[in-house]
Amino acid sequence: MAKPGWSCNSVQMTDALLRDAIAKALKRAQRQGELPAFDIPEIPVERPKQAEMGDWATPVCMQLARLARMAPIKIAEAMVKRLPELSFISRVQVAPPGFVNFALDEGWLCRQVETILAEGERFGLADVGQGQRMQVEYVSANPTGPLHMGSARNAVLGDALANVLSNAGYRVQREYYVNDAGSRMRAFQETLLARYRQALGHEAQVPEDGYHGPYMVELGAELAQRCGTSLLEMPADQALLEIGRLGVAQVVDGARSDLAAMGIVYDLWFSEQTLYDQGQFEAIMSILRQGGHLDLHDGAVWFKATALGGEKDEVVVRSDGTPGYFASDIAYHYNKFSERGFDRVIDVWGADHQGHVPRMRYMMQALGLDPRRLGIILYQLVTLKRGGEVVRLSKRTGDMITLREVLDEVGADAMRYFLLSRSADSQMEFDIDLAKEQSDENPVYYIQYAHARICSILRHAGDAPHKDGDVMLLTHPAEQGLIRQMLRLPEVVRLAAEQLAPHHLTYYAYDLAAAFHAFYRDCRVVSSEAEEQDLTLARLKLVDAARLVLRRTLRIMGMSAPEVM
RNA sequence: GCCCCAGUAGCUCAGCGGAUAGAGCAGCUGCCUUCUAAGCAGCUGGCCCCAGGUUCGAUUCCUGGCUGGGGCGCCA
Repeated sequence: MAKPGWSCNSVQMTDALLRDAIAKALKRAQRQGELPAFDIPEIPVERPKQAEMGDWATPVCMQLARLARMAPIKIAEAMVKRLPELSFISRVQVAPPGFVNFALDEGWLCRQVETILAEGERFGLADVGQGQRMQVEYVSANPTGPLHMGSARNAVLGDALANVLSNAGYRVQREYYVNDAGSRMRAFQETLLARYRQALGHEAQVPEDGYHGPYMVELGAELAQRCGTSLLEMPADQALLEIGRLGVAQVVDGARSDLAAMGIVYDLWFSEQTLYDQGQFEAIMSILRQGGHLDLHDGAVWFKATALGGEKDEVVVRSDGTPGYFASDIAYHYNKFSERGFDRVIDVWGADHQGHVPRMRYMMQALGLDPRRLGIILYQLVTLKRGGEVVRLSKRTGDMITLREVLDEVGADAMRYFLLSRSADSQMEFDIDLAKEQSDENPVYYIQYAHARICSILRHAGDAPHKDGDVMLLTHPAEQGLIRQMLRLPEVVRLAAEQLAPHHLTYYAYDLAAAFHAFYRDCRVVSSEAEEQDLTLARLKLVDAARLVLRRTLRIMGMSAPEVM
């Protein structure tokens, strides 16, 4: 049984109840000999394209035609005759070539306004996760400089997904993996030490594979100011570690504040270095060694992925004795699953990491973990444009656009909506100039404007006692259309959670706003006519519920719900 | 060469094997004396990349092409 906090409301169960009813009706028809014997399949229920067709439809009779050796229409008629009474359905129709269409009952729809208000902030919860513990790890950019725009899509996807999952019945932890170990870190330390020395007037050379952007010059100067010459007096190795520690702390603080400006706050910032400091890397190596998954040749330690079906083996420890990126990730994921006990883990990576996916799956297998517990969202890279020209993104040459820079220009809400509104599988173009210029025409304002309009109506109505409103008066097509859209939220949350695809929310939010704007056009809410006072109260109640649903939707996307625009 | 993702309206993109394929932007036409015109209504715009296959039914699934992006490091 689901926990009370995640219990299904009546709203989202209509399709499930419908499936049951259809299966029951088919069985009855079989028992009474009107349909031949066959196994009842999973009943598909979908939303018809045309509004006149109703709210739900099933094409199941077409699928059954072959099994039953009957015309789909005949099957449909036999099924419909035996359909149990359903309180939320008022009309059932058979349509060629064999669809059965269902329309929701008007009165039932009206009553859902009460249901939504009663559920309050819990409206929209779906029960996919059943309380499972899930971790979402996202962004996790190397702490070698400010976050650039390449990480923005990662941030938006990961954060919205975490929101979706926690609304879908998972207990979610948000985590940022700080890559403060490894060869890139070494290059960072060397670059920073050189810039620090230069700031103090000493000769120093930034290494070839170091970070050549102006950011490191600033950071070096800042640390020179803060630490004086103290680091010059240390042995080189010690100075590198020390300046690296200070530099990473600074960079991580920057990332934390940039992400916070987008409304993203993590539960944990996990340091890669701790995997080595606390012996977890050693432990995992011995587990793999005992499992016979390691091999030693060419001076390096290899993970035998080919033994598990992989195309090639993978280096874990390089011939110079230093562990690679994969080594850390093995220890890190072992830590996630076995030590911290997450039921499922989602990693959000750019498509340039796709080669890393298969070896992570083999690693799970080697550790005796079900690979399905690790979900990897690979998103296609964003092409950044400015003034119609493609902007190159490279942290090492320093030719880059920071996340903060774009965030300050377009705002957190527009940034989130833009980057969220496409499926992770699709490449997308982000034209900075366009995002700025178009900001007034941006769909994000269309959606937020609906919320602001609602708030304006409620302000205008003052303290009218709309708690007493009679929802059964909400029979206008625009009212019913708005209620229908409001009821979709739990369904959309469930879909987004199952597919790990938060972009569905952006389309839903737009549809919901459109339904409200249409209602606003057709239905005057606050009336001064005495005989319309009851309708006014009923509509205020509807509007109040619409505000709740719109606010919930915006919040799940990580966007604000302004009361005034 | 092999692997991953995409190809749908002028542009950017939705579309859970089903009915007459959608939205935003761009273009054109109307609508503000009462709750916000950042809104509403309408028009224009499509060999769903191509060729086969599976299916009662394919934009959706499979195979093979073509085009674009990404990967195939003892980088991450």
